[in-house]
Amino acid sequence: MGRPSNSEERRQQIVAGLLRIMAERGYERASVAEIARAAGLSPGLVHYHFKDKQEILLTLVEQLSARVRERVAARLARVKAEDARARVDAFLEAFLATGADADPAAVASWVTISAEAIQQPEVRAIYEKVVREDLEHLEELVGAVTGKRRARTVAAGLFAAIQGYFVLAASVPGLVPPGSAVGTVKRMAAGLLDAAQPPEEA
Amino acid sequence: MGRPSNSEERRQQIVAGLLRIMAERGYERASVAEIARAAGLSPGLVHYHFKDKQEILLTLVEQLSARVRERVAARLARVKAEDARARVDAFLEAFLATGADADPAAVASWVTISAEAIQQPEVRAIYEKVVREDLEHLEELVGAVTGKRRARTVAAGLFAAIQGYFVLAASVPGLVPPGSAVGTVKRMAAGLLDAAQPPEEA
Amino acid sequence: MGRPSNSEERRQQIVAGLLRIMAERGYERASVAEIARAAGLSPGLVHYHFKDKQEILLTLVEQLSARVRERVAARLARVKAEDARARVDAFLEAFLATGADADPAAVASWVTISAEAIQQPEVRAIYEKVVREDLEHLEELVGAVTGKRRARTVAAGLFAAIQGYFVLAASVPGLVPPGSAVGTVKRMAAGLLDAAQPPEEA
Amino acid sequence: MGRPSNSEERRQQIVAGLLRIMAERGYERASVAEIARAAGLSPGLVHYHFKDKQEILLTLVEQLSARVRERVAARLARVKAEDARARVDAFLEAFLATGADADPAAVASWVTISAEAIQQPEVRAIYEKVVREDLEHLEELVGAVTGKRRARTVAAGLFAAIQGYFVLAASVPGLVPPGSAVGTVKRMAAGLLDAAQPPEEA
DNA sequence: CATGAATGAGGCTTCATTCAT
DNA sequence: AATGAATGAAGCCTCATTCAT
Repeated sequence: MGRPSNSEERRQQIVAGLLRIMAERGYERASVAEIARAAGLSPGLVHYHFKDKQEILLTLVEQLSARVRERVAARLARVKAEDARARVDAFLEAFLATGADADPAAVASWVTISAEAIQQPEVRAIYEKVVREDLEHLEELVGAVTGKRRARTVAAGLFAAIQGYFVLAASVPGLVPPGSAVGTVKRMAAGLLDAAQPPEEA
Repeated sequence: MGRPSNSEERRQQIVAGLLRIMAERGYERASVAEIARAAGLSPGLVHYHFKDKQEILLTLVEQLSARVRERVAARLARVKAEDARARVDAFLEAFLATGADADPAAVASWVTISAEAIQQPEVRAIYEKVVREDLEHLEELVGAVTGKRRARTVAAGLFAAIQGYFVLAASVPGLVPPGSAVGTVKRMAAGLLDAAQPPEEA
Repeated sequence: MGRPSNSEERRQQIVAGLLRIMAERGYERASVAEIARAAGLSPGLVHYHFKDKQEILLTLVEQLSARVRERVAARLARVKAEDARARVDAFLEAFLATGADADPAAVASWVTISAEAIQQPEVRAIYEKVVREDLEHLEELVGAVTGKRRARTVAAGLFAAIQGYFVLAASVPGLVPPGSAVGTVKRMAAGLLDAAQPPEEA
Repeated sequence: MGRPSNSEERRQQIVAGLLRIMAERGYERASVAEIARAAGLSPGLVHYHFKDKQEILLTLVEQLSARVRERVAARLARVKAEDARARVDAFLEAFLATGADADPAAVASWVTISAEAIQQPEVRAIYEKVVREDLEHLEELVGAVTGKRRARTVAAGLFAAIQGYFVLAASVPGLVPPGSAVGTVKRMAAGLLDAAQPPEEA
């Protein structure tokens, strides 16, 4: 019997390496050699564990997505299942409370990934998948408050605000008053969900 | 004697070339040769009119910014100076009504630029400048409704929502219900500005 | 009848431009555009007055040579025709008294030209011509002291010392004690010419 | 595991390639592709082993310097430690006996390097270092004959003569009577060291 | 004579990927 | 699994030279 596979651990290291380098250099400028160095591995090993550079990126997208979902799940677990309104806020908090402020590298990478998704079909595919899933999750939570009516539109708006905060936080550090993102988005949610509903526009 | 300068015209063509190519390939993958071809010029000429590739990008940032400001100015011109509330909506419309839907290449480029701003200091500098100016403009308009209190925070939230819509529109076409962006952000503004103000959180 | 030709003046400016740029950048790195700028002219004009870049260089070689010959002639004119020994010293002074110390750009250019002569046949041709002529001149002056015997060898040695001082002065400023070159070479000449002659080696 | 490093061997090959090409084309015209071809390697590999083209040049400077020092050491080893006068001659022989005549490529490269030192600060730095060290060595040897008095000046003169012979030998083959360099410089040394000392000039 | 735009070749360098060990 | 050398294709940029005006 050979030695136990450490493939999963190596892949983990490499993905972490990409996260770090991509946050400061972007995807195209993150060379495989640099990623390997950041991971403490040799360049050749990267292609032993990944078909190509893009596969690392795709894996990173899924990991970042999984991470945020864990945070969402954790927050939802602390909220009563019947309190539909609080569940929406929990979702928003999961994305913004720790996200924008606490893990700049992840945010920077995420924004970079969003831009890559525009141009690389395979990145777009997976990016679209996780975004749609998250958005649908939020839509569900919103729908529990409003009924299906307008749930999609409201969810999209709140989701957009979240993504926008990511962009601004990553691109112009210091622009957004620290800690203000969660509160503001929650207030946006309040305006969209709790106020007397304005008539649907055409 | 000599020949009349056509530098400005050439620079225009080249910047337009970058816009086009960058929208489909991203900045790093937009080769100078391709940009030149898109502009109908020879590769060498690009560097006759621009110091380097980055200078084209910086010029593009300024142009895109100038374009949206014209739209803002145009919309504001149609609104009574005293109607502070309507002026906020005019600003939002200027960014979203034509922006996200009508000019996909510009939106895609803008999102790409946002990501580049994270990594390239010189891009960040100009990106930050134009973003700050636009945000301050919005803050002013918001302040005319709310007083200075919370104007910054509210403006940042609305601006984030706009940027987020850009990202989603560019990265996942079809995700955002067409035409819904303006209405939703205006409703966010309504929620933040017109409703009974919730107490400021810590 | 057209306007009077200013060709000669323009050529002069351009050659002076090359001298300046070449002293700080070397020949290959001295771009025609830069030369033109240093000359206060437009790039196109350079090729109107010179066939190509090399022709400027060849012209410069001749000019530098002409300049030093004027200095030689001037010094010789002040020395009695019969004083063969003094005439040798006058020659050495003409090369070193003002040369190494007073006109660093000319010295730097001359050293650069010596290196170019190794690789460019056409440069070598003219370089060789002027060097041979100068060397023969010195040989003649030396021969008037020693007789033909060993005149060539002695002249070559003194000439080498001069060239070597140029190299050292240009490449390592501060290495040669200022003002020491002339004196030392004259003392070398004294050693070779005035001392009891050692027997010729094989 | 892995493969044994052969970097040092490859670097050797590449430096040798530069030496060969530079001797016939000069530094700027020695393209990396040509250097690689001369070394029997692929172009990309050159930059795997060297940061850039200049680093190859800097390495070459050190190697040429090391080579001549070995020759100096070898000659000095054959001379009695007390015979200060003979030690000076040994130094001169080490530079000229085999140098100017036996290895034209090395001499041509050295002259080219001297010219590059004028223009490239990093080349100058290392060139200056090795030249100063060699000159100081000679100064020491000379000082053992004359006492400190004038050692610097005399050493500089002899060193200049050596460099000058290199230039003339490389730029105008056939100009210097073959084999005459060593003898002449040694006679210069004799003149400067053995003759009744002329009074120091100001 | 003069200008400055235009061309196109070529140079240095980077880099994803492959491969011998 | 792992190493690090090797390859070859681009990419950005520079530049001598030409040419329309």
